[in-house]
Amino acid sequence: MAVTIKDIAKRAGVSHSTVSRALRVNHLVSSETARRIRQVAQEMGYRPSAVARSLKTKRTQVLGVIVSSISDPFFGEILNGIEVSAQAGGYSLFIAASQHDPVKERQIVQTMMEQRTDGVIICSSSFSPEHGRELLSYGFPVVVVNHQGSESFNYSIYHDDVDGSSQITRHLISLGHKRIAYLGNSQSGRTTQDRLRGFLDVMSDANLEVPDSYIHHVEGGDPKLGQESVEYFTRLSTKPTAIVCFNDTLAIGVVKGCEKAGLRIPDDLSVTGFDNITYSAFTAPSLTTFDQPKFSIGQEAAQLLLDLLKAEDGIIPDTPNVKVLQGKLLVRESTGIPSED
Amino acid sequence: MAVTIKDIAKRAGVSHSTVSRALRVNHLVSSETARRIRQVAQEMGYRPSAVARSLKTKRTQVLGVIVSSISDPFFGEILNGIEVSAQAGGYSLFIAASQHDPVKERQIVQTMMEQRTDGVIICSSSFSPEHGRELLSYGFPVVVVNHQGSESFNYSIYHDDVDGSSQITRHLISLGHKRIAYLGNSQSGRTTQDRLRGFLDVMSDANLEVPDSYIHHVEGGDPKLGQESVEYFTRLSTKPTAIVCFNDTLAIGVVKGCEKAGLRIPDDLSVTGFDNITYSAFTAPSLTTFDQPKFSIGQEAAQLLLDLLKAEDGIIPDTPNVKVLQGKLLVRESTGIPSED
DNA sequence: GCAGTCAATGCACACGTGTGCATAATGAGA
DNA sequence: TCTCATTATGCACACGTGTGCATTGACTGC
Repeated sequence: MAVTIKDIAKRAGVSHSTVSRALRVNHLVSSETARRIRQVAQEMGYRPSAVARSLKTKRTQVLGVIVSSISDPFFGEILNGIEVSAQAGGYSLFIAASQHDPVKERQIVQTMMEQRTDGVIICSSSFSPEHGRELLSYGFPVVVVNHQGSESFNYSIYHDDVDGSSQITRHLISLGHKRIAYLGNSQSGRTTQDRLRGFLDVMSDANLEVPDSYIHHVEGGDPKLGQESVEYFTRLSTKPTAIVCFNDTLAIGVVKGCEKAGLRIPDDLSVTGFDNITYSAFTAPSLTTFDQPKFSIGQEAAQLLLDLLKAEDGIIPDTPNVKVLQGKLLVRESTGIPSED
Repeated sequence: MAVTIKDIAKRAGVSHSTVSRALRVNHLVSSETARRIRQVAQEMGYRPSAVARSLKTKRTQVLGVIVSSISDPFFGEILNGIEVSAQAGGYSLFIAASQHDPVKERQIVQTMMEQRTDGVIICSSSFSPEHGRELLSYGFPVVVVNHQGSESFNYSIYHDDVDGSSQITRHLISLGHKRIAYLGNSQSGRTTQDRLRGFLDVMSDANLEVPDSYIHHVEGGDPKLGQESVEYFTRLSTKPTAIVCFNDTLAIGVVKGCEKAGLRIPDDLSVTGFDNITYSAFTAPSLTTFDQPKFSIGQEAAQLLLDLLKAEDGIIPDTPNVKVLQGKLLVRESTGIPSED
């Protein structure tokens, strides 16, 4: 049985109110008794009950985080950033993975509401607008990462996927590539669409054609799927000289697939990733990718949410609703001048 | 302001007790009123307050999970397993990363205690025994993954590091290797020690010597550190023909380091990983490693904790305190017959 | 028709903490 | 010495939910 302030009160010969005050706001209690109470609390191994406190104060000091998958290194690093900011602000994290499953999503949203989380960060690349609205209508401050449905949410941290994808595409074009394909992840909703758009816009601006067969989507982000997709691309009648991959994990698979198929990178095929996860530097050859400031994205998202919580009316005067964090192109070894043919 | 059972009671013309019962145990209230109450609750968008419920029932339905690093893919997959089991059992997760930092560790332990988590899973490869005792003495059911200090904890999920490391070493010896080095991560406490021991035992049994200089530790698990360590090994006067790495992330770095140094794997040097994280199959060459059932480890850990919570006296009669999950050797391309010299 | 049984519901208190208000104690000023 | 301001402390209620006990009403068996 855990020690309560009443136990301390009895032992110290005061009322529980005095104990409560002594342990929180010391200016309302004499310094002598405060000292004694603190000592008794220490001796008895007292730990305040966050549960009881939350009930009274209507603040749980907990942030809910919804993520597609915990084991995805991209989200892992964002989570790191979120954790650091949250911990610094005295908040703990409730983390749940939706696994792209609407049923789980529903469960998670429900849990967050029941647990009376102070706010929610949505990091899931696919998240149903319906559930988002549910969170909002329940009065949760919500910060969205990944630009997912930023129209309906007030605050979001936005890494410019369109721009990043454009930069990558321009890089390939500047190397001389004309036949460039796109490998997407159909489960990543808005994000894959944005990256596709950045790619298509630049191609169109450069008057380069992208046949339908050059846009290929797989269902998930596992490297294995990237590896398998190489077969698809090599079977095309006119083969692309470069593949823009939705993200690094797919690209890592593509690199392996090429190795198996005897395709040399970048001589026979250029490959690009996206996100700059740790492992993108350790393929052979290392991946040209777009470096997203993942840790900062997480930090900023949590910080924004904390600011939002401080501003009791839910509006921060001098902060833009959408914060854009710039990434930057990282040219490594997987891209090069296309071979003549 | 959230809807409470009192609001529902007023609207439905009954007492709040009846509402409470109707929404939980329906056999104590007439089916007609129960139906009506449920409907009113639905209309008003009622969400029970887990906070208030926890205060009364002294159960939070929350498990605390302490992990070294969220972004480490090894822990990521374990977390996945934990999440699935926990969610199936109706529990939510409080996740915190210790980052091998004793100060953070202390904060986390404190938070878990204050939040009145129903139980704790420790997945951190380094976790101070002092903080562990603190959790136990506060009355937390604790399940330990990673065999970290299993002496002091009652229940643990144990992946046999000594055995795994032995198998890997025997594999190398069977290929003809005699000069084998070990690359450890000094931050991983017990785990790196166990894997080192498995290695040394087998070497000793085979009458193979391991000079001190063949045992090298780096501070962390980042692939970069593995890559840099190649320089160390190549500077040795008599070079090893194989390196047993503490885990895959270090091995991935070693593979890259060898590529940069012009060392061919496995012709010039054999390299082994440990854990079989996703990316271990995508290096060039792919890594020979020891496959840990990470997902199952997480699942079993959470399940064990749930069982522990059901058994109110904290003892499960027919369950062994330590559950061993067997992994298995995975021979891929990074190991081969040593070249003559 | 009456005692006894049982289902349905309300009352009141509890969980641990925080806080407005009242009260007691102390000191200062006239 | 009396009044008033100030400080220290206790009392009592609140937060939202769960539950033992009492009460009420209806129904069963004789």
